[in-house]
Amino acid sequence: MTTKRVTLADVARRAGLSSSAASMILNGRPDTRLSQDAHDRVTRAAAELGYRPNVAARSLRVDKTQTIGFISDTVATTRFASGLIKGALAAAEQAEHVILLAETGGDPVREAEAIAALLDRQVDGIVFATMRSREVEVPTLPGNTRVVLLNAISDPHTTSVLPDEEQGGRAAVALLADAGHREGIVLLGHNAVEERDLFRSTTVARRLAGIRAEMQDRGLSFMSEESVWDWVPHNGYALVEALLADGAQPRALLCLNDPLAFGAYQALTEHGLRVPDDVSIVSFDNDEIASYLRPGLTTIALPHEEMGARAVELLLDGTAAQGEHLVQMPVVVRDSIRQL
Amino acid sequence: MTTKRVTLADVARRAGLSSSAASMILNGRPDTRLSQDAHDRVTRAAAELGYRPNVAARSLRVDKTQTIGFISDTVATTRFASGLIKGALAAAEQAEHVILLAETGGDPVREAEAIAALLDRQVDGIVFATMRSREVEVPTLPGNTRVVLLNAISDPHTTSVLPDEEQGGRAAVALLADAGHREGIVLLGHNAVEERDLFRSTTVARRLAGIRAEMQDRGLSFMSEESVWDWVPHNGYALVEALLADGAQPRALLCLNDPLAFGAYQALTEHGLRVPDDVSIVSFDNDEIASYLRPGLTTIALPHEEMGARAVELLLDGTAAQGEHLVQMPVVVRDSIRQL
DNA sequence: GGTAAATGCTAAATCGATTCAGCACCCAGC
DNA sequence: GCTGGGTGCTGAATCGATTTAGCATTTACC
Repeated sequence: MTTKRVTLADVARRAGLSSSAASMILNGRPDTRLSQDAHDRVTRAAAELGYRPNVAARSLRVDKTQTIGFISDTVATTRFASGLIKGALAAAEQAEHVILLAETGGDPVREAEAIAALLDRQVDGIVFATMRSREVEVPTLPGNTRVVLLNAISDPHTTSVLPDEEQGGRAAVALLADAGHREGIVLLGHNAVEERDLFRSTTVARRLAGIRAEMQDRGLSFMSEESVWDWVPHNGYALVEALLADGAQPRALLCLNDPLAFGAYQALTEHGLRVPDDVSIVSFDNDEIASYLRPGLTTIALPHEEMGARAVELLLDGTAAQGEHLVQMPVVVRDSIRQL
Repeated sequence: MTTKRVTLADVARRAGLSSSAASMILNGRPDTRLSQDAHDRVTRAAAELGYRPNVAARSLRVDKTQTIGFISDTVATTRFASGLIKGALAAAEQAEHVILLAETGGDPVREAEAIAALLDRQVDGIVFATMRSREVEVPTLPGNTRVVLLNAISDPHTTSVLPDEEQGGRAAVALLADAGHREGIVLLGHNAVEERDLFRSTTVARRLAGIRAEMQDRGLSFMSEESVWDWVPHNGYALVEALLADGAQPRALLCLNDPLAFGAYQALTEHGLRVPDDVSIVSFDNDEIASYLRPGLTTIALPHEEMGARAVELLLDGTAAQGEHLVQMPVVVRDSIRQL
């Protein structure tokens, strides 16, 4: 029942050596002059006893815990959040690190508490993630604690990982344009004039910038831009519904995220319009629903897992460059765009 | 830059006392005879220096880390997984504990590695979660490491947290029956005869048991039972499509999960049938899509967050009973059932 | 006034590792 | 025979806390 954990001293005793020797051997110290025989005895003893070092004890000396803190404002609501975590976990596992997870709900008080709780446990570094990328203030951390921002930005001498939204925005437009769409393109989710001074988030701003840049480069312009704050299916439905009720005849919808696109499908279906035969749709995120829809929704994916993994890799790579690290947004082609 | 962490010794020095005294005072030891003055000085010194105990150092002595390991087969794919984690995080935060997260992909090798990695970090206990509840073998853990299974079962003397699937199954049937449905009820996802000997999972078995029990209690029977292994929208669509092509006229669909129901919506819509006017639908899980659908899907929710929280609470509550702890599955009423 | 008990505090051991300085032995060389 | 240098290993300090035993000093009581 109460199996005592095997300690280094146990291993040393069994090998008939001092724990100093055992420690050096098990850590593979290079310049030690311990005999081959000693090596064998210690290694065998460790294996036989199933020795595992006590990380807490070790970290007390060496100030490294092989543990990374992951602080997120949200864990559950979106697949984005869990994707980031999954990616981070994978990269951490690769590097034989483990992840301490904390959720803050975006509350600065809980953020501070989470940071404190993680530092109390001597994490080697902290990944600070936000779901809707925003500017964050990174509190000053003691000692050699490294920080990487994930989907967030701060001042230029922090390291951060972001989706390459501009490239993504351009890619979405390119998909429509390459398919031959030139007229009747509607942007769903944002109207440049109405929302001129509203702050959405860094990512959205860049996504839009990419979209507009590519439109311009190709000499295209939107038939209309429909604004709505909350990008949920209900609003996508309402927007398209209103558009169609007005007698508009859109040929392609550029939706700023998948739930909006979902709503658009619903409204189109009710009006007897078919995707993609009557209206093409392209969107962003690659949510689960994108594959659920009929026909499948072509969308520009948020590369959650790569981002999470990248953040951890940067954290562990002492030599990593500061500043922004952009991760490509892959184009996921399904069947919602018609080739003209 | 390299701000040294404040240690207990620093606090003691500033208070003009020994670190023994400081330790006892900060830990609120009851029977110590230290003066009020000493208390004040230590407390003040700690506050002024911003002292935070080093958890690793403490755990070395007291064998408690205020850290819980959470091992899951999957983190990212479902909202279920992240809900469990979110609930666990919340409960842990309440108790001033922190969560070490590990993902195994269901691979026994990675499971063993994850357990080892967590034990190396002296977690106080481990929550072992699976997404599709199954029977697991809990490896023998050393010492006083407690284990709680989440959405999984094992031998009877372990503690586990599960959704109350039988109650959920009954509730689904009750919703239809209470709305007046007696004829033309179709079960989507499982056929008792065809799949007699197939093992699905503990939860599914219980869900079905609850469904059948309630049907029987109310003197009802299914018009047909449609089997499919993988409960994704595509299959829900295909099943209902085939049903309708056969000329069947279902009045109510009992779908074993939300994605199946989603597929059913799609097939019904294509056949010009309306939910709930022509066909009522009830389902399970309360996925995100349940609220996205038009009309909203009435569904029996998987109580992820409560389950996650419960698991952590049980882990920390030394006196908790062994065996299964069932968490109610809430009925989420939307607009997919017609009152007859 | 002398002893016993209460009071207020500290020294030192301990947890499990890492790491540095250095001890004991052997052999070579003069 | 004595020095010097290599070999192979160990003792002890250390990290930052907790905890036990026990040392001074004061107070209580006869």
